[in-house]
Amino acid sequence: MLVKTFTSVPRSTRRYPETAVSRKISESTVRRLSHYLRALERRVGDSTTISSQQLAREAGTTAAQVRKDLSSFGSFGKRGLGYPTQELIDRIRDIMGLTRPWRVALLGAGRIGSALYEYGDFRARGFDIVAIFDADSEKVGRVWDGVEIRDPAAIAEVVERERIDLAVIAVPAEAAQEMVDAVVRAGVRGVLNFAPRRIRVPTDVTVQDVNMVMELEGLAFQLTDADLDAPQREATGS
Amino acid sequence: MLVKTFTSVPRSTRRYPETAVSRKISESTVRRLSHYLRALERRVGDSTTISSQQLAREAGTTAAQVRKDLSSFGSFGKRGLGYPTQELIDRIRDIMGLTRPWRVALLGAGRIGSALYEYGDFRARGFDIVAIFDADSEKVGRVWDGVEIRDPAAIAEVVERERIDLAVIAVPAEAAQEMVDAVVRAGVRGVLNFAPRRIRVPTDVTVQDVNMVMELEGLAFQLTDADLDAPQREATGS
DNA sequence: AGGTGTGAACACTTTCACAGCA
DNA sequence: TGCTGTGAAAGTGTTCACACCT
Repeated sequence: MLVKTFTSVPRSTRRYPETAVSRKISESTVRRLSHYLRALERRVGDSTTISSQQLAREAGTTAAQVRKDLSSFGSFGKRGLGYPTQELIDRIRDIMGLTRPWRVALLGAGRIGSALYEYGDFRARGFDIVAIFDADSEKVGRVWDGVEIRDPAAIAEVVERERIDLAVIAVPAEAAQEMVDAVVRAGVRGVLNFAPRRIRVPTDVTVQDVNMVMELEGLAFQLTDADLDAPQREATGS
Repeated sequence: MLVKTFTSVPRSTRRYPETAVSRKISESTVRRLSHYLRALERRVGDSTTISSQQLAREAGTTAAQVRKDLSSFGSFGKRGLGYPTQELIDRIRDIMGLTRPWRVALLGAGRIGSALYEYGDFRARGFDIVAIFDADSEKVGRVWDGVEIRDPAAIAEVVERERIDLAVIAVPAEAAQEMVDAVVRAGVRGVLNFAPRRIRVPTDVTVQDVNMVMELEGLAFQLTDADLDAPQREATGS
């Protein structure tokens, strides 16, 4: 059992009272775990172990950081050798809850929605879009690759029947809050929000925002008045 | 003139030697500035001033945070009243470099690329996609809304001619590094990367990653073993 | 009152450096 | 020797609390 603590802006916090392994995994660690996982998967087979040094290079961080991150959920690296690759993969998948597929509902079958739906990587990584909703009656009833687009009025029923875990919000900003309210009422506790609006949810629901304009603005800021020097840097965000 | 300091993972850092107002603006502050800007724009006209309290509520943070953020670039709020709305908008736009349009090249005219291109919000917010590249010879030569899809071989020439500031990478992971190398060689110093790969760039180039699978994995992590309690929370990420 | 600006306290996160195991 | 695991130090970001203006 693990403690999951997210910090910064308005982020989540959890406490696990009395449990065997009680530790903290910060949000930044979780993001890095995703990177580690992808780096490890790319090199599985190449070698049976991997050192913090190598993993750091492939994931874009430092060796000390890798060790700290991995030690936060109990250590099993072998001194002098490194970490057993496959075991590490399994362990990370386990920690992150990626050992079972997640059932996802897509809200909004417009440009972003359809791009997301066609973007095969979700499925490949265990996130199955098994329901689609759109308020446009022109679209309702169409079938995308076996999944019928439904009217948002059916959210309660479909979310329950399809045992939806997560919702992806790809509707216009004005409709986002309303759609989130509906899926949350229906029991969804994780939301990936593409609408450029902060969304309010009860404390037991997690919202993850993806805001592409904000990322571009971050770049604009960086490049503005960017004179002279510029020390270490490699990749930002993600 | 402002100091721009980005921390955490591998992030950028800048120093401005001798300037009038020499301060630091952290990455988290910049992200919040984007939120403030949107919140302010939504309510311009409603009222000539806005308090840190109100702005915090609309942007999803705390009043103290808002005051700290705004004070980091010189203060001009009026005690007892709040901040002058329009002036604050102008000031933030100025700080972030949003007073002029940014010229963007899109690399990859596939699913994600086309969704991004059609996604009007970029243009509306001052990011104009004025060049498109794709390695698929089937696509090269087609014209999207006035912009011709070019072969990546033309990157050097087009980036210079079109005075491209930023590149959006929407190609498959394997091709990402190569495309980034090409635009960086051509002079681009800001990259928004949608490919699920860490990209290496020289220290004077900024990369911002958008990785949707990673966001979903963050949700999966949050929801796994999410028992019992769950204190304050509202929105995550972004 | 109402609300800003800000040092000081607090809370994290990252980096260092080194003991200790294979 | 090589590399992990981890306290301790350094560095950042957030929250508090209050002086001070209008």
